Formats: sequence, C-alpha cells, structure tokens
Amino acid sequence: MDLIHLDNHSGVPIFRQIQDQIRQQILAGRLATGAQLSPVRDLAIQIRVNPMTVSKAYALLEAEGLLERRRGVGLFVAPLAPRQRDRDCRALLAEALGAAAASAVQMGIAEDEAMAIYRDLMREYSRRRDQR
Amino acid sequence: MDLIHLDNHSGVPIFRQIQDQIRQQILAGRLATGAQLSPVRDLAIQIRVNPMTVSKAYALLEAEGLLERRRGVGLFVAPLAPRQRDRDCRALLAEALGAAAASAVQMGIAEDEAMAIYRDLMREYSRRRDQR
Amino acid sequence: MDLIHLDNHSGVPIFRQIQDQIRQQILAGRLATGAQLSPVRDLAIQIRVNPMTVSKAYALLEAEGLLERRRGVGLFVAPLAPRQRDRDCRALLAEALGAAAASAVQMGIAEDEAMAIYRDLMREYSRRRDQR
Amino acid sequence: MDLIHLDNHSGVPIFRQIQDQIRQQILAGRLATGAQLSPVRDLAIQIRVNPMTVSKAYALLEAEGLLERRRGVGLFVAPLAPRQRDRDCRALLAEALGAAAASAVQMGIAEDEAMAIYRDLMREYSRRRDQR
DNA sequence: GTGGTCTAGACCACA
DNA sequence: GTGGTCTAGACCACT
Repeated sequence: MDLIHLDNHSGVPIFRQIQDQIRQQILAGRLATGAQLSPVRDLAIQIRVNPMTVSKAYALLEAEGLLERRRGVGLFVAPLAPRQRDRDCRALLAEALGAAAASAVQMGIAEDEAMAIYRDLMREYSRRRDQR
Repeated sequence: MDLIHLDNHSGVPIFRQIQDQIRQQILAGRLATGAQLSPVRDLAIQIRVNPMTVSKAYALLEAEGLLERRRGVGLFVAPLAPRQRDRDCRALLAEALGAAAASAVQMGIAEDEAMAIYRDLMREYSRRRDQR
Repeated sequence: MDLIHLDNHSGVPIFRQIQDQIRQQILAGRLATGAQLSPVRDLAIQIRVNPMTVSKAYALLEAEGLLERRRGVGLFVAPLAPRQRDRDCRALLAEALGAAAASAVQMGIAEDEAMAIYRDLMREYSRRRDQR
Repeated sequence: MDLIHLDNHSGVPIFRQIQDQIRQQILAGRLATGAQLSPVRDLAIQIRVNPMTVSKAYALLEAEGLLERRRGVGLFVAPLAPRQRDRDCRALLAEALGAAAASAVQMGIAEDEAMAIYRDLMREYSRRRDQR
C-alpha cells in the first residue's frame, strides 16, 4: 500500500483525504483485489493521526463497497469487476472535471484552449510521477 | 446579475458558492466593470440565505480586488485590465483542472480519453446554457 | 420528537439504537417532513450520551437520505414522497421478518401457527402502547 | 449435518451464526438425537473459519444443553423431550418475531398486511428450500 | 492480533 | 447558535 500524503492546510478533512487516496489506489489497481490494508493502528502511527480518523476513512470505503471487513482479521480490498472498475474510474474523473467544464464555458474560454490547459497539466503530473 | 444557484448537498460553504459564482460572472464579463451588485438584503432574500452570508461573500470578493465598495452607495464591479482578466480566467481554470489531471494520471486513463471526457462535459454545459 | 430509549445491555451499539428509533419515528410519520431534530448537544444531554455518538447516528440517517443538513442551522427531516415512505416501511418490516420466516420454515412450524404467534405479539405491543 | 452458510456482511458474529444454524437443525429434527457432529477441525476447514470459532459455537450449544460432549469421542446431539423441543421452537420463533411485531405496530402497518407479508416470506423460503 | 465503540473535551467553520 | 472534526485513551468483541 502506497504512502498516504496529508495536507493539513487544504481544509479537506483528514479522514476524507485518506479515503480519497485509498479509493484512487484501488481504482488505479495499485491496491489489488483481496489485498489486505494496513491495520488501523499501523496506518495511524505511520501518518501520525488518531486511529479513529483512519477507522472512519476505512468505514466509509466499506460503505462504498470498495473494502470488505473480515471480523477479527482485517480489512481487504473487495472484489470488483474490471468493467465496474473502469466505470467507477470514469465516473470519478467526470465528477472531478465537472466544475472545470462549467468554469471554462462560463468564462468563455475556447474548447481547444481549455483542453490544451488540461493536457499540459496531465503531462506535468505524469512527468513529476515518472521522476519519482 | 445572473441568478445564484445554491447546492446544499455539495459540502461547499454557501458563502463560497456565492463568491465563486459572482467571481465567474465578473471574469466572464456578464457583470461588467462598474455595474452595481444587488444589495446584500435583496440578494439574501432572493436566494433565501442569511444576510451575513451574502455579506461575507461580498467582503471576500472585495478583498480579492474584484469589487469596490462606495460607502453609502453600494458595491460595484472594480475595473479590471483585460489582460489581468484573461490571466485570472486561466489561473482559475487551471486550478479547477489540477485535481482532475492528477486523477486521470493516477488512474491510468489515457490522455486522449481524459480530454475527450472533458470536451464532452464542456459541450454538455454549453448546450444546456444555450437552451436557457 | 419522541424520547429515545436506550438499552445498554442489548449489545446493539448506542448510535444504532438512536438511528433505528429516529428512522422509525420518521417512517411512522411522528417526525414530519421539515421538522427540525433536537440539536446534537441537547439530545446528547437528554439521553446521557456523548455528543459524538448522537452525531454519528444523525450522519448515518443523512446518508440514508432521511435527514437534511442546513449548515449552521440544524438537521431537518428530508422530504419523502408518501409512496416512498410506504415502500420504505414495508422494506423495513420485510427485513425484520426475514429471519423469522426462515426460522419458522426450518423448524417445521406450520404457517398458520407462525402467523398466529406473530399476530399475538403485535396485539401485545399495541396494547402496551395504548396503555401508555 | 447440513451445510453452514455464513454471511460476512450481516454484522452477526460468525460463532453466533454457526451456533444458530446448528441449533435450528437440531430443533427441526434434521440433526437427530444421538447424531455425531462434525469434528471442530473438519467443520472449520469446510466453512473456512478459525477452529476456535467453531469450538466456541459448540461450547455454547453444549452450555444450552443441546449438545453432549463425550471425551475422546466427539460431540453428539443431546436427547431432548419432544415437548421441550416444541417449547424451544416456539420460544425461538417468538424471539425472532418480537422486533418485527414492534416495528409493524410503530409504523402503523395493519395487522392483516403485516401478517400477509410474513406469510409471503415464509412461502418464499419454503419454495426455495424445496427447489434445492 | 484485528476492528468497533464510546468518552471527554477541544477547536473550527458556518449562519 | 448550529454541526463537523480531531485527539487521547479506554474497553469490548471477534478470530
């Protein structure tokens, strides 16, 4: 399981940051089906956060159907059909893009220019990622 | 001044929703330089919100330099150099696109596909807007 | 809002007891659409429980779509179409009856006898209720 | 001995699910007096559960007086007077129906309708059972 | 060992 | 005033 990176100044609740990052790791396939997640306490120590906060993030992911609890054993990535996974990915992306689409249209920025800005940002990110 | 649309379920603070929408109207040119904004009380009644909330949104926009307060008269859209306006638009858009770019890269969605999704969303929005 | 009755010995988590009872009050129509719920702190004091526990119950009911949050104002019973309400009631009842149906069949108790037992229990409850 | 079916999502402890299902098999007569139960390890492997969990279920059933332990030999279904058996069955059923009776009354569902729902569920179960 | 629940009390954002 | 979040630490149930 990849490291979780927290930003205390973003205004986004910590449990939400954890939840979002784990969800992405699952949808991106970096957390495979059946994989066991870090125990609540371990992750809590690792990212220096109260165990309850981690627990809350896990609970919400379980409610989303992405995690499965095995009592007394631990939490595991729930099986997810590849198609379902793809659909979830697209839905997630579309949601993230929604506000940006509205912005561009409202501000009268040309479709091509907006797409170019988006492309540049994606390249920027993938470059940064490859360097790591 | 266009109508403000609030979403109680989005988790975004109401004052922020007002602020964002007015800012966009200004940058999009639909609220021209020198135009007078609705008085706090009027807008508050119109969108059924506590006047304090509207006032807070206005104050933040004033702090951004987008509004000008003329005491005893009202609030007006501050003059804004076209270049400045364009730069602000792009910056705003880039910010809105940032998270979506990171998402697409992390989830391994191809650049082209992500851009296509974005394009579709923009067309969807402009179509909806034209219909009104 | 009716009193919430807690049973510390039932093994059912407190937040779940609160959640269940409020849900029933809503579905039974004793908490009408638009009614404001007791503030978290008030209810917490009234039933001698930690505010977080109440808050958790409220949050889960909101996730169910039965409650609506108005930021900084309070929590309210969400509008619910009468048909939807009826369907929810039946679903809730069917769920509660599921295990009992399986039991009766598995233990080979005749349909009529099982139904008679059920009828007697209902009469017992309504009698008790009327006395109050 | 019939198969034990476990549901990890029900919230009911696993040892409790095992215990309940074996109890029902005994009361239903599908596990006859004197019959030997599967050894702890065998059942544990069969239903993919920690042997300790099976052992706990067996121990609780022994405490209930439904099982008899013969040291070095195994566990057997204890003799049970038919009347006792019937009483246990009814008591078990009444317990399972208690919450459902309270629900129906509280939600104002008519006695007849509630009983009809219950009857339908029982028929549904017996049909499913006959198909197997 | 695992996760779940609860407490007491603090601080914050929102209206 | 409202609810939301987080902490630190306790206790419990399950495996």
